[in-house]
Amino acid sequence: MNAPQGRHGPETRHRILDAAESLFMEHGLDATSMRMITATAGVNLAAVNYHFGSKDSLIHEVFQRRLSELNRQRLAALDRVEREADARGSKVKPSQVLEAYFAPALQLATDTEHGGRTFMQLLGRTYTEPNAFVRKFLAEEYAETLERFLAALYASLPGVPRGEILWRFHFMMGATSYAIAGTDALQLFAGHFDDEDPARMLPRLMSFLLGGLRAPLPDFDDAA
Amino acid sequence: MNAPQGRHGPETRHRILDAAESLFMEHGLDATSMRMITATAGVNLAAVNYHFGSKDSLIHEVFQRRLSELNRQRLAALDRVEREADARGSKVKPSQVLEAYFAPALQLATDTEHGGRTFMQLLGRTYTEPNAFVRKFLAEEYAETLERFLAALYASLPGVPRGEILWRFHFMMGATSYAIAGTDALQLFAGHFDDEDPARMLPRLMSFLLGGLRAPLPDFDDAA
DNA sequence: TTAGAATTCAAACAAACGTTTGAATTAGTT
DNA sequence: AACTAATTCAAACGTTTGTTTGAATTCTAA
Repeated sequence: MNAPQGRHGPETRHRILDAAESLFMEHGLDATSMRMITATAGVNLAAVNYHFGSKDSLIHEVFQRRLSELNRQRLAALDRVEREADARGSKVKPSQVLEAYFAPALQLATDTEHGGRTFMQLLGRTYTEPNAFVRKFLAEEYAETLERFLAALYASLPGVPRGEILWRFHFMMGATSYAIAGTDALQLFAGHFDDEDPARMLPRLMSFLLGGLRAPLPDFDDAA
Repeated sequence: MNAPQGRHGPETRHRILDAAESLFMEHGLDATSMRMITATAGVNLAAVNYHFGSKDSLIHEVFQRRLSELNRQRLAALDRVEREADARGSKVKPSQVLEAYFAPALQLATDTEHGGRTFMQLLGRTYTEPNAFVRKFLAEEYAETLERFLAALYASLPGVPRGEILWRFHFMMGATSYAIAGTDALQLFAGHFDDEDPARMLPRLMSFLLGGLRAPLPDFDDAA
């Protein structure tokens, strides 16, 4: 509805989106000004407001363009393993649910050619973004995906309290976020990491996540 | 060196630090203005620059006042378990190292009376802060603590490749960060969580972390 | 070739930002 | 009571922010 059908329009739009994505990753949402974006994209300052309406709308589109595709892949992967399980008359395993959710994210994070890695680092930081506007559309964007994966996870772990599964899924998202942010996240680990082969990240992370998910349930030993 | 020995000074300083901490948590570092801070603290706009010099210095002190105490507790806890192990001629267990590191953080996060919870939520978000100035002093503040805990973790897991331990510790920090951010982090899980008893968080998280740490090493199966 | 819509552009807008100033006020010391 | 240093205060500083304006330009279609 906002997309102009003009001539040079689409090109300018893409240049702005790419520049914004990269700058948002490097400096954060607030600290990235319209002038930084338009200068990097090589377009006029007014171009953002002309093509997107406002800075908030630009932020929205930067996230939506990648997120809708990512969650589409996640749901497709979940569909696939559920169909396979149905076909052989068995149930989906927890590890399959986790892989359907986290593997597409990890794979996108290894794509340095088309900005996938840049976006995933930005996304990892945005989970804790205080900006109310950003939180709102992120929640909307994730609603369906999260609903489906939680249901699948519950079904794959009968007998385990849903509250515990929910918390562990939350923990897993945190671990994955840090995995993607990687060494760059903070110079805390500067000088410690050396193996940076991104292909090794998926098995490395999946081992950890599965170990955490399958850990013995905590003993709260409250005297209630 | 910057602390004034005036009369009403200390009171004003505390009021500013508390207001800043709370607002930084709610709106983020950049989106919190000096005018918001001084209005909340009930002091004059110029008071921040008078007492702290600049907004950056104020940010620095907000973090340092809590972090130095937190890391002091962590190192004290590590000293304790290492002394106990020495006394009985055995080695420190991985679970003891983890508890020495994560328990003080979780405990601080349950303190809603004196702003501990507020600060820990702020800290969780700040691990991925792009602001170069913040990243720098956070790395400095953590350097010694991280060095000691990594060494202890390596010693407690002989035979396990250090690179794998390092990554898993990184993952654990991510999980803990999300655990502390909790339900508030994003409305993603809105309506799902119900058990919010903070006392249950430590055993819940420790089970998960230990399960992840002790998971089988990943099989990279690369055909190199 | 001309009409017309889409896009770009330089310039300016008001608002908010962190910081500085210099005078007024406060409180402890002599 | 007089002096001195610390602190508070209202006001203003120059910059930067996101956004808007209206004219210039570009390209398509008739």
